[in-house]
Amino acid sequence: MPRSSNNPATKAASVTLATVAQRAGVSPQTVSNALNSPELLRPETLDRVLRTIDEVGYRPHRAAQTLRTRSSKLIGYGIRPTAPGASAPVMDRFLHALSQTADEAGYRILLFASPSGGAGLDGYEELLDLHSVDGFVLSGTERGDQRQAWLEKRGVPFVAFGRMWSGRQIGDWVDVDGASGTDAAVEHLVGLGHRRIAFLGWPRGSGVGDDRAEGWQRAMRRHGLPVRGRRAQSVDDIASAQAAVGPLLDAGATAVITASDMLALGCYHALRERRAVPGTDIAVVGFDDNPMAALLSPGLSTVAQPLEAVGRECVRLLLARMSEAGAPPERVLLEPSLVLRDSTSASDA
Amino acid sequence: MPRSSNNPATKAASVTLATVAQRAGVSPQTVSNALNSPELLRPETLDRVLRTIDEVGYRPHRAAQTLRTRSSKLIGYGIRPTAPGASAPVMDRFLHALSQTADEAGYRILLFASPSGGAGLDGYEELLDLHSVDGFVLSGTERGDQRQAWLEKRGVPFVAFGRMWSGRQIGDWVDVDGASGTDAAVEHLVGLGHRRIAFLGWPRGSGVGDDRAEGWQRAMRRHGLPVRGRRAQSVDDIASAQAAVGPLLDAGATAVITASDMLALGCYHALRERRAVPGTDIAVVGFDDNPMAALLSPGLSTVAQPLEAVGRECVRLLLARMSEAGAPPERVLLEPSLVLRDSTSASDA
DNA sequence: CGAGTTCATTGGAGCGTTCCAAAACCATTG
DNA sequence: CAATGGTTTTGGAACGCTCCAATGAACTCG
Repeated sequence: MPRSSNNPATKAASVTLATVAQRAGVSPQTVSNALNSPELLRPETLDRVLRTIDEVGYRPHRAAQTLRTRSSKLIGYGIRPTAPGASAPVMDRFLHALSQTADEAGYRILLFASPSGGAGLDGYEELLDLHSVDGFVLSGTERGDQRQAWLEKRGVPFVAFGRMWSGRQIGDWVDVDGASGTDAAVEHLVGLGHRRIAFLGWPRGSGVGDDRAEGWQRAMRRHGLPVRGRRAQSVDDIASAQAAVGPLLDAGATAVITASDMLALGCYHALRERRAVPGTDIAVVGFDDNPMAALLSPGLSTVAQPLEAVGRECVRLLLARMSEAGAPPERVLLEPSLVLRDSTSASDA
Repeated sequence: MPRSSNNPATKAASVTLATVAQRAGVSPQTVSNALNSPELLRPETLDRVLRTIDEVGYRPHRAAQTLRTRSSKLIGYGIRPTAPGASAPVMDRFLHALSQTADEAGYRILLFASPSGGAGLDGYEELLDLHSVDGFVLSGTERGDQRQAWLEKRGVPFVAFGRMWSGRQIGDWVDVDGASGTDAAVEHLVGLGHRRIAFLGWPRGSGVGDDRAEGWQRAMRRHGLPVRGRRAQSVDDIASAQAAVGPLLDAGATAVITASDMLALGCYHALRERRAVPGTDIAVVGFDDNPMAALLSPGLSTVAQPLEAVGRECVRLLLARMSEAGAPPERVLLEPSLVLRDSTSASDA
């Protein structure tokens, strides 16, 4: 039976429960039940009511529902100015995935502008009071992030994209296992015969960056490969990466794994500068699968985050938390995937 | 006088108008007036009520306001998967600016996932019915976009980031004058002494791409410079751009203006391939100011869109439209700015 | 000094929904 | 056939706010 009609027929000023009720010859309450507790109605009545709903194109008015039930079916998300190191394409895809999954579960994402600094808790409070959002999704968690503790204290459901990098673990989160990504990159390179595999990371101290370094290190150790002199760091900037990777190349590295595609691009430049070809002479692996990575030549092999899955899991955990506040926290660590392109292919030329 | 308190004092279960009214010794209606029509109150009363509001940390409940006033103070925005050609960083910054300006005007952005295809009008209808959004912001307008006509027909206020590229002009829009950007790029290059200035664009037919080409062409004509044989096209992909720019270089171009930073990156590769240095040997100008542009070496000169201003104007036009539905449509074309980096500096080495 | 006028404040209703408790219906049964 | 118990339906109130019309207070003027 068709539940959503395409010809909203008369669709006059406003179709309310009462409209439907009258037309179907039942009470407004019954119409409400037809939608919220269909098992209460006699099948025959249910059918008639649903048909009428369809005919007149009735849609429940969310504001009224919110007022009555104290639940807005809204999820708050504080959008921050793109932080250095956090790539816009990643956030963009995440937000789309999040919005999509939320939609499918009958929820919507309500944006608010959040200052870049960790602070800006006011925004969260305001959304809570004014719009009675049912929960929040955080992203870009940092060391010393105060948001989780603040939300927990108020008993507000939330889920973070990004684990807690410091202090006591609070609440649910979904994250991508960066260490596993760089580990896999090492594995792949070792399989190709590389032994002198270097890592170009961000300055120590950022949770995300250290995690990615960690995977490289453990995989190297596992294979009995030395890491000393094979690691360098740079801010997320091409020129600076280009400079930082120099010593690694001088030390004879045959492959470089980086903490971001930007850093990888810096390696490309350094290689070109030395008349070397990425992929053919030196293998390079980036991180994040920036759209640019596919477009480079040779294409940049990189570690891709499963952002659709992250979005999906965020919604799933949040819904679970909202339905059972006391449940033990759930933490999901998703596997990134290694996208292989020409920057890691042993040239056959 | 402090209007927003930081210590919400008792902030019990829920603070309503009635709570405040009782505590201030006035009627609920008076409290409402204090916020919505303060000029109706005696200054003395107003003061007392506002103070009480502050003390108890009262915040009006939006759902109740929405229900009563039929205005949600919500602006809908259909977020699409990043389209090819449209850069994620651009959309990201735009969305942030939009959200911020909306916040300041007391509005919020409500996201919904919209399919990439032009269709997906259902999403708009649903947001309208369910959440009674007050208006929409569109972005990524294309040739033959149906959204504007659809919204106009229903009398729903909207504003588009992106002009109408085909058909009758409908509604308000804000856009960036791409032609003016490439025109300015030509001007700058001519000032540096360049005469053989080429353009690498996208395949004809996309509104945005053709617009950017147009500016180059008209500036060239204005300076009496030939355009024949100085134009090539490529999809937004580095390798393909690299190939497409070849003939232009062969034909002796000393500078290349491109429709996007990706295409410019393709030029960089082509130049490296020929042992030429961007900036020193051949000038390159990109478009969009992708974060990557600043990080390249040499830094890529590029045309930057004033996204904060776009966001601000979108909100301004939308608010105007909402307050006066019948006003003549307003269309704002903003000037992009040329960001100069080393890819256009006559080398002094 | 009472009637008219303006200004400030209030009471009641209603927005569309769901909660709660009570009512109607229907078939069994003692 | 009245009483019982279960299923299905209903009426009224309430969520928090703002609209509207009406009241009360203060002030002006013949």
